[in-house]
Amino acid sequence: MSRKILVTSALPYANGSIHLGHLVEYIQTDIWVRFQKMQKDTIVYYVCADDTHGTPIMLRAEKEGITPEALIDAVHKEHASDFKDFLVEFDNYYSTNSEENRALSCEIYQKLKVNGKIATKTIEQFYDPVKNMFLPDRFIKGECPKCHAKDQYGDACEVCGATYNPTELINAYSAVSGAAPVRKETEHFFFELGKCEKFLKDWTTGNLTDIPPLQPEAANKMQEWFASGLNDWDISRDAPYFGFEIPDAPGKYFYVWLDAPIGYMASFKKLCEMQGLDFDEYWAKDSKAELYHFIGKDILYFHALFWPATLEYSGYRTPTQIFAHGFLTVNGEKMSKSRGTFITARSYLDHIKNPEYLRYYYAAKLNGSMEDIDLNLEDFVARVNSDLVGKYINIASRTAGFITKQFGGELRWDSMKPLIDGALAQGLLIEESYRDRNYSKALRDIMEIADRINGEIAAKEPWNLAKDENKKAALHDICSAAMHGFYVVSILLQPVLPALVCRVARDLFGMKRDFQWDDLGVLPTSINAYQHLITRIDTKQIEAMTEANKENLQATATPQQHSEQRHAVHQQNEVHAEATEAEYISIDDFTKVDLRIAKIINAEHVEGADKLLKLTLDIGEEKPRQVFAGIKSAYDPETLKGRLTVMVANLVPRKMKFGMSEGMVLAASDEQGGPFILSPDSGAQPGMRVK
RNA sequence: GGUGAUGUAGCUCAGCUGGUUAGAGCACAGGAUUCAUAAUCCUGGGGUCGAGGGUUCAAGUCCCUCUUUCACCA
Repeated sequence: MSRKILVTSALPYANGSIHLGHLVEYIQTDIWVRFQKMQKDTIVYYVCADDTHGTPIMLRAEKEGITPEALIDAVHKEHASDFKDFLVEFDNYYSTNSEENRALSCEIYQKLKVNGKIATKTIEQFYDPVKNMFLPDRFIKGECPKCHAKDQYGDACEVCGATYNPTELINAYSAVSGAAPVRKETEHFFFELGKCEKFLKDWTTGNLTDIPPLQPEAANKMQEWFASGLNDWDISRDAPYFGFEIPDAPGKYFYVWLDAPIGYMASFKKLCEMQGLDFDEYWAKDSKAELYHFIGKDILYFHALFWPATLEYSGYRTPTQIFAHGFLTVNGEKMSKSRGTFITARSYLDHIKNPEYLRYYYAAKLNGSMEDIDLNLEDFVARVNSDLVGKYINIASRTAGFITKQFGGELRWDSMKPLIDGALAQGLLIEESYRDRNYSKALRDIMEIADRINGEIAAKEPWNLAKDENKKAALHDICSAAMHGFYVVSILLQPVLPALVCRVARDLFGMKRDFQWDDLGVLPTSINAYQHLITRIDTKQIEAMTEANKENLQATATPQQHSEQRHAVHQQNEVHAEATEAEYISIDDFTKVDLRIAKIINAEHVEGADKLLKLTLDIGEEKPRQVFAGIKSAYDPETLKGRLTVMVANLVPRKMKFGMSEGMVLAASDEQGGPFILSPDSGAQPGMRVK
């Protein structure tokens, strides 16, 4: 009986282009799927879809003067071609805005309701009286209640890092219309996650299954979430909303995150219709098929809590395993538009052309954990050129010529068994690494084989053997052995480099199909003439690519960008980190900092603190401020009393172990020494503004 | 601030349940070679394994404190 496997990648949001960060996941998944498809008696389907619903899509379509359907249709085409060109081979790439998804979402919701997992609550939300719509947190802006920075989002302040409810914003306004939002009551539906706690604890800890469904780090994370308590999950939104209307609840729509993962099922359902497969065999409660979800670590909460609970209480099977991966950094930092490292899939293809370089590099970095991986562009060039061109392809390039010219393309084997045994043993070792998604280990081991073959060639010196008619047999042997090595390495690399290896299989080894894993147990008997397969990356291509992406920024710098919300695959779409990267700040930024002359009216040691002094500062206010300053190492409290210095007066008060600190005293320091506090020139008075 | 992870040669990374002088690839230096759209082979230099304590006959590997970077939570 064969294994049946269904694999998914997270659904990219239909609001933006695919970039190199997204591709980590799709390439990781695709490699795994291709590896599984090479195994005999294994049936594998890989499905995905665009995640198409929600307020951001609705508003963006409106802004562009098109219907949401037209928008998501255009984005779907773009995404599909990006994936295709990166050799990410879905069995179906669908859309969450499909009839299959509507039907499944409604059905699942109704089952959850029957199972007593849906509650109705009246909540108060901000409402845009001009647009006549409720506003998600991200669409409300205003002044931060803590640090009074202007134009902050409704959920968190990017200046001081505070988080709060939108209701706490000062002078809040709608990012859609600019109108002052009003608070309005509305009825929402909630999925009562708290009622699923026991099941979820059992499930996440692996008590219900043979294989733990989560990676160890992910399981740890679960413990944190359980410890802090499971909140009910708000699954409805009010009209106008682009999504599915909830049955028997006119004007209420499913929150996009409810129907997004159901999109996995819907995409597969569509595939079933197209290929005559049995949907229930994969999704029914008693399914024997395996179900794997590849996701980014940012959406673990949805996939490890909401999703299994949704499935469990609507009568479906739960996932076999969830594979979370880390984020992508470029040159060790978050992707950045100003550095030109926020690179879209298309831009990569335009400049570097060959998607398999990136596939190889990602594979060389991926290890199956949730750690972030770094795309170091210099390393990328060095690694790809050296491994793929210098080691792997070079094997064929340096020996195939002898076989064709001197031996009519025929390979020759004295003893076949050791070669086959060796290949199968390598296969077993590397199989395990692929299975565990430890591609970096797989590639290390594969490249070791390539190194060994190159060493053997050097030792036998075929170019010298070729000069001596009496050594023809030896020449034939070493070149055949090298070609066999190339054959083995090619098979092992096929999941990572499908297009390149496809040409190797067909053009060089004359096969009528791609390799299967079992081909390791077979010896090729002849080859066709070697044709050049791959060229090196030129560093100039990389430079051109980063330059082009920098220019991109200028063109699109101003609007948009901010309407994004946390989403299915939103990983590192957080472009707002940009603000901190700018080399210059505006005068407005500076004036946000309220610096005041302060008179130190008291200074004392703090019991139990090794670095802090407690200062009492007069800045002309009724009550003096209490500030803890980390200057104990350099100052005796007694010498500070009566001195004038400078403090930040509008810093968020922070509760410290020893009490509230209501500001911050400025001091200079580096590795050489310090801290040294500042002193104003004579004449300055407590409370004067420093500007 | 809390929690979890992370910090190993210039770069990218391996180092399993603690055990001989800490490894690989790339880069670098020297040599060899010329079959290969400068590719290959050999040799070598280079690390106080983030810092400081501790446990142990023995710690990169365990414990504590601090610190870097990242994420999540509040």
